[in-house]
Amino acid sequence: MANSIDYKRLLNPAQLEAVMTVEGPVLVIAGAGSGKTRTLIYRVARLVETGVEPESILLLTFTRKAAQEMLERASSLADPRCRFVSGGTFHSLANRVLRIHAGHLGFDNTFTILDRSDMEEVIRSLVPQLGILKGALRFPRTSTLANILSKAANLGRRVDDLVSGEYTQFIHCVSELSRLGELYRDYKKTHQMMDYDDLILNFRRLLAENNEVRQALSLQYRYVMVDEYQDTNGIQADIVKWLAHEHRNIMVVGDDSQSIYSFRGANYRNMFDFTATFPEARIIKLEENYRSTQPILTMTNALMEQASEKHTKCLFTKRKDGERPRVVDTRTEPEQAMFVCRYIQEALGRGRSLREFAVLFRAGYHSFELEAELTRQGIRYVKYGGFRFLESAHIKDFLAHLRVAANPDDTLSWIRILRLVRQVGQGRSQAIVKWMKEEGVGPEGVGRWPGMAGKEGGLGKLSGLFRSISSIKGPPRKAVERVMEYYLPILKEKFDDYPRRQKELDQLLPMASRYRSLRSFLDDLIIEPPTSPADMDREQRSEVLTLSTVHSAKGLEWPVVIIIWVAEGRFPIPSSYGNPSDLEEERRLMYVAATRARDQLILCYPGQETAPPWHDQTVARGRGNGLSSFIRDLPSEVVSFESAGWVDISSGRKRPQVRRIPHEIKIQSDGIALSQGDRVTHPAFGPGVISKFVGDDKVEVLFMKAGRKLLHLHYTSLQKT
DNA sequence: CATCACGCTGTTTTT
DNA sequence: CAGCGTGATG
Repeated sequence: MANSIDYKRLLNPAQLEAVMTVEGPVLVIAGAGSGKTRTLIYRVARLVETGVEPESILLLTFTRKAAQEMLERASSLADPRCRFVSGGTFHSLANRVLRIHAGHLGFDNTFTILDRSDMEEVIRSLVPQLGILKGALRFPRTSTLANILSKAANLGRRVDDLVSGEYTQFIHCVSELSRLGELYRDYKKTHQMMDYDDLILNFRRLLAENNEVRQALSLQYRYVMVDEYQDTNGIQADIVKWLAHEHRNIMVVGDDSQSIYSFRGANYRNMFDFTATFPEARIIKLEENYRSTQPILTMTNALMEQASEKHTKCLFTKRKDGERPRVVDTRTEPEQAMFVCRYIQEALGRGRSLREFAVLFRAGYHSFELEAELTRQGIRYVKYGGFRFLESAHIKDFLAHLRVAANPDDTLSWIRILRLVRQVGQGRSQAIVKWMKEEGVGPEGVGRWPGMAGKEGGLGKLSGLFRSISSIKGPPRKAVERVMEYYLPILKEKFDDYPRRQKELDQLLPMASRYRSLRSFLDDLIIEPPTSPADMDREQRSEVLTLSTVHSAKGLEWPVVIIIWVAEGRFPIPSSYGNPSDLEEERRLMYVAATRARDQLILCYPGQETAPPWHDQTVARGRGNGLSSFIRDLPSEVVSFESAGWVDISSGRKRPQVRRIPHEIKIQSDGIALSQGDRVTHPAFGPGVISKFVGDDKVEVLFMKAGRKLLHLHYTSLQKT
């Protein structure tokens, strides 16, 4: 077995150096496509080969999937023992450690983890205590509040400090925001709760304050590797420092030009601070790119040339030939969608396969228009990013039952499941929770609540559910089945599009089967979300186009990448939306997107899409078409500029005028009446049924084929069938 | 009290 | 598009 791997043949000199340097601190600056993953894989293999126990190697990555895939590849390429290497995210490691040692910090080991929506729920419940006057200046919405508190935590800054520096639009309510921060902190403490940020913060505290724990961990993990280091924040950098404190066997790998997570406190300067913490660190640069053609790299290099803060490297490749990236003005958004579809169809006609394409964009909703067109043309796609599987209402409802079973003190989940019972809403759910706490009634006893005595028993059924669950010990599978039986009727009542949601819930069952306890199942669901239905689709069905946010496309690559941009004009943009460091990050985002492409890169934007009247025009011109402003500044040797919106490239014919985005449509009555229950057809989404009316001119339609509900469709876009 | 329809408003990205 | 508040109705 020994020395069966010919590293010299498999790796270039820089990669080889990274792989062979197994002792001491190492900083690897790895440009996009420079074989970073490959290097990590072979380094794991090398460590195992030299006799290091796989269990004493720790690989920290950005997602669980990334770690799994790397270790999987290491096992099959090199040594099967690589499968036993410990891998995961900072959050999962923190959770594992805190579940054992939380006592040192004054927590129970049974603490509850709050995911993002739980966090928002707590905040929502606390805001009334701030006593904000109605009609006062606008107060941030809940999700913004969560963003602010979370960012303050991640940066280790005070809320007031952060708000006066970066959220100047809310400067008028600084004191309320600070107060909210305190209330939130206290609430979590009394209810034994930790949010994502607390996991990290408490982990750091544990390492810093408790020598025993730190030494035990250092002993357990003798070799530590951290991927995507440019996306770690200061707290995580401290954790890395502590983990390596005893043995200093630490390798961090990252690319300062790909730092796109500053919204959660990430700072690419961590990469350079690493050498301050570990002065003896060896620095290795991977600059040869094995992914893209030279014209693509020439563009990305030129893009980064514009950056105000210079980055560390310049990529090159041996793949000299290839097309210049194309920058295409598609004029309007609908035409952009058509352009993308036509481009793909033509390539398919030339023998390309759908899975060779990805369409990338800034935010989840940017692809709506394109999704409609893809559906209309029957092009299959899966979408990454944007919505989260676990955050959809039905999954949250379902899991809330399990969470109560695991921890009857989980008030948030209690309120959620109580409100699903008929005749129980905000008032009664609060009352029931209060009553249970005061009377010391357990979950099985909810049905005895006197407030609804005499009525036939929704609460009684809930009691029954918990009675049947409480007798179950061990694996969560049975409990999941019981909850399914209980929840299914509620699901059908609550959601018109229940078949789709039921299908998603059904996927929880096989997942649950893999766990030994309900607690670990729930923890994993929150901290390391399982592959979403979209991921599964992607893996199972090969012939499918990928749509993805740039953030979710990290680390992936495709032969052809199409980047689309839409006018941001649908939303008013506050004055804060344009600070220089945001712009710098937008450029890096563009860089990440562009470097996903192997052979071809197409950037399109709707050049004539203008902002609606209420929109700040200056912002709109500079940023309205988003990343395109960086691209427009590139020299034409580097990119080819084209216009492709209104001329049909294949035939040269003029296209008919295309409808613009909804706020500009003139409504014309066509004399056909639509009513609830009518069968209709939409050009993009196919046949459906009108489920209700929303306003004078819009209806909510349930589309059978697409298996999803679309709200607020303009009735003129529907045809009665 | 619960539920529903309506109108207003709005940065985004994720562990 | 969705979350939130509001006011009417059951």
